[in-house]
Amino acid sequence: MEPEARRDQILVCARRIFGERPYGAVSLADVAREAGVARGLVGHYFGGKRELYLEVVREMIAVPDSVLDRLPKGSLEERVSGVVDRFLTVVSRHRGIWLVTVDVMSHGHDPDIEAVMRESEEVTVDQLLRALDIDPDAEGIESLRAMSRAFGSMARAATNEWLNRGTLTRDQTVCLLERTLLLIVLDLYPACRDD
Amino acid sequence: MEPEARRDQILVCARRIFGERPYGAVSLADVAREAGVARGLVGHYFGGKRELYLEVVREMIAVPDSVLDRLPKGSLEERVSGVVDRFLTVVSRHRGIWLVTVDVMSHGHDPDIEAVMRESEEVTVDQLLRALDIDPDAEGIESLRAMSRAFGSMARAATNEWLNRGTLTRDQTVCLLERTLLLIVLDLYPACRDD
DNA sequence: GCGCCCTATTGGCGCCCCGTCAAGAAGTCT
DNA sequence: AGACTTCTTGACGGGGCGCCAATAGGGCGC
Repeated sequence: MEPEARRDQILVCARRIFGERPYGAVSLADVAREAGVARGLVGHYFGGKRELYLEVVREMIAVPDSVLDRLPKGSLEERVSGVVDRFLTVVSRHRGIWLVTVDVMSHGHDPDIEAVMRESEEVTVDQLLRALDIDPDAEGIESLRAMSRAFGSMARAATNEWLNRGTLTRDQTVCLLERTLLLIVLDLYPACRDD
Repeated sequence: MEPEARRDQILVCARRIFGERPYGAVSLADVAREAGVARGLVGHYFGGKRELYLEVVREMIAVPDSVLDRLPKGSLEERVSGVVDRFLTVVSRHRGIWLVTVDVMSHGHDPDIEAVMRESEEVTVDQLLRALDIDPDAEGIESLRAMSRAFGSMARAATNEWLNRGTLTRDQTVCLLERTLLLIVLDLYPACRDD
């Protein structure tokens, strides 16, 4: 079998298993058995359990570009509404993935995990700013980016409340996210620029 | 040495070590050596590595009641302002602790960890509702609690931006949290009650 | 067609770590 | 003092990970 295909095959199995139980409860033997290969082969392709896990995480937290496709280009309010709606639709379609995303926050001070999360966070913020048509080099943009990251954290938590706990309806989630995002962009961000 | 003191001694060492590096990189031998006892004794007092960790987490995420003490009892705006300010003050004073709190989110689908986090989350929401003088049995309170949990997530992220990354000033953090909390309590919560 | 080489693949070795446990030390009560 | 309880220790067995030498298997030159 071609190396590429084998690598993918192992990765697919690893993603499923890491999604089912916590890191410590997963053994490379499990992944190898599932993929129908020897234990050592996993090490050959990925280097170790840790690296395999990083690869899985990297794949899971990647936000598909489809979140940005064909977004309405009207007023800021319409763009905010569009991006929130699109976000929730995409997430609910891949709900399994985002479950894990939240879990992944873990792993203590692990610098590698943190780096992967940071990187994905930056990409997400970039996408958000582009969707809202905000100049990424404007003055005080760092504050807006920081607030957007905090907003992202809230968006994940709210989505969790909606999809996994059923404590919010979709409409309530939409409303919470839209209003908060508007608050940040229209009120808080301009205030920051005046500092 | 008295059992109580010994237990505390081990717990103190465990807290320090678990705070320095991720769960997987901590061995009971480390903790035992640090505490000057045999490895088996840790198991005797706590049952196992996992239980020891849970105990550490439980202690770390406990929000001191002082967050609620002597809060202003004026208008809703004043109470919101008071609770946000108090929150940030307390957190900045114990910054080491909350660092870990964020990290701890991890550990995949671990049900025990999740239970501990959930419990602490509920306590925090209870404190918040009491501080804002909101009837905990009012209609639609579950939606408010859900939004408060999402807000809590944002509060942690924003505090992280302020204290650990320096991307927000304290004033900006205060502003973000106050306005968002007001939005939830004044606008979104009443809208939920009309469902 | 045959042998060669390079790469994928395997299974075992050594190490570390955890949970358990029986034995020893220390303190207390009668 | 003796016995009982509790604290404490060090060792045993099991399991998982990283490493590595040995094997297989397919493409390439001859």
